[in-house]
Amino acid sequence: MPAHARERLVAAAEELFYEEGIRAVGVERLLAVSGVGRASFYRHFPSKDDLILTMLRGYDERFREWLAAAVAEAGDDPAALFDALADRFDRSALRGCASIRTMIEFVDPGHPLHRAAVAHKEAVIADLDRWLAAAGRADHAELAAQFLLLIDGAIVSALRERGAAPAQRAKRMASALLAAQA
Amino acid sequence: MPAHARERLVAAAEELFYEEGIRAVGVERLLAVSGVGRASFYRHFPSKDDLILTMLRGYDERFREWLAAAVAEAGDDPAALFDALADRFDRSALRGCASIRTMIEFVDPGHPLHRAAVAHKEAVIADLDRWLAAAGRADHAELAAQFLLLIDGAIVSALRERGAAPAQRAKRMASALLAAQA
DNA sequence: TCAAGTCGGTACCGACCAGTACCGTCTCCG
DNA sequence: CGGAGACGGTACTGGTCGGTACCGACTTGA
Repeated sequence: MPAHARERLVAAAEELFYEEGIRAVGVERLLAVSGVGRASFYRHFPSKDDLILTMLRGYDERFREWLAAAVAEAGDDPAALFDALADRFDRSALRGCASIRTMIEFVDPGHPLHRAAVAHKEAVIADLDRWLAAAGRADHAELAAQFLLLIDGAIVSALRERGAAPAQRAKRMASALLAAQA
Repeated sequence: MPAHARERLVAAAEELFYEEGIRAVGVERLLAVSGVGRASFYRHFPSKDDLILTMLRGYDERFREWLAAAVAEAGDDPAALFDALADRFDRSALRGCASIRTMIEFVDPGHPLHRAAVAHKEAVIADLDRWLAAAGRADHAELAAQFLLLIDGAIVSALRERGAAPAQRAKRMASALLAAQA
C-alpha cells in the first residue's frame, strides 16, 4: 500500500470502481478501503469526480503502456495483443474496462468523464493505427478501428464468460481478418 | 402513451434507463415522466429492481423478435442482421444496449438483474447459432459467439461514434469471417 | 345507485449521498 | 527542541435515495 494518502485513494478507486461500479461506490467506502480520513480526501481532490478523472488518466496510461509492451515483445506483431488480453482475462475475472464503464455510467457525451473515457479509446485506436502501419498494412486505419471493436467486444463477452475464451476468440477473428485483407 | 399505469411505467423505464442509466434515474423521475403516482408504482412493482427486471424481459423479447425479423427478411442470411443494426444506429443515437448496461451497472454475477442480462445475451447466441446452422455453416457455434462479439463491439463503438459506421464496420468483419471460414 | 378497484398526490420514513468544519495527533525537518 | 504540515477521526449539513401510509377522486360494473 502506497505511503501517501493521495496514492492510496487512487489505488482504492481503481480497485473499487472496477469491481463494484463508480456510482455504486460511495466516498465512505473509498475512505474505509484506503484508510484515508475524510478531510484528507477533499484536501487532495476537489470532488469525487476529480478522483474518477485521475483514476481514468492512470488507467489510460498504464493500459496503453501495457499494450505497447505486449506488442513490442511479440516483435511488433499487432495481433499479439490479443494473447496479452487473454492472459489478463485468465489471471483475473475481468469486469469490464474503466473506459467502457465510464462511458456507460456517465452517458452524456458532454460530461467531462465521458469525454475522458472516449479520449482513451481514441488514443488506443491511434496506437493500433501506428503499429499496423509500421507492420506495413495499407489498410491500417480500418484495421485499427476493427481491432478496437474486437477488444471491446471481447471485454463485454468477458463480463459473461469466465477465463481467456473471449480474448482467444477475438484473436482468431483478428487473424482471419489480417489474412483476408492481406 | 399507454392507458394503464403499469405500462406507462415500463415505457418510461425503457426510455430513461436507456438514455440516462439505471442507477442514475430515481423513482421520482420515473413517476414524473410516466405521470404515475408514487403509490401506484409500488402497487404494480414490489421494488425498483422488479421494474428493471420487467423492462429487461421486454427488451429481450423485442430485440430478439426484431433481429429475427431482420434475418428472415433477408432470406435467412444471418449477416443481414448487421444491416438492421446499422439502420438502428443511424436512426437514433444509440447509447448502449439494456443488457450490457445492466451487466455493467449490476456487476455482481450473482445479482438477479445481472443474471437476467446474461440470459438475454445467451439467448441471442442461441438464436444466432440456429440461423447459422440453418444456413448450412458447420462452424455455427463458433460463428454465433463471434457474431455476438461483433454486435457487442459495435454497440460499444457506437457509444463514441455517431451514426451507422460501427455497425457497417462489424458487417464488413462478419462478411470477411464468413468468407474466410467457408 | 352504490360498492370495489384503480388511480394521482402528498407527507413522511430511515438510510445514504457528496461535501464541510474542526478536532487532536503524528512525523518530519530545521 | 520546536514549529509546520500532513494526517485520521468524527460530527455535521442539505439533498436525494428507495419505500410506506394515507388521502380523495375517478371509473367501472352490477
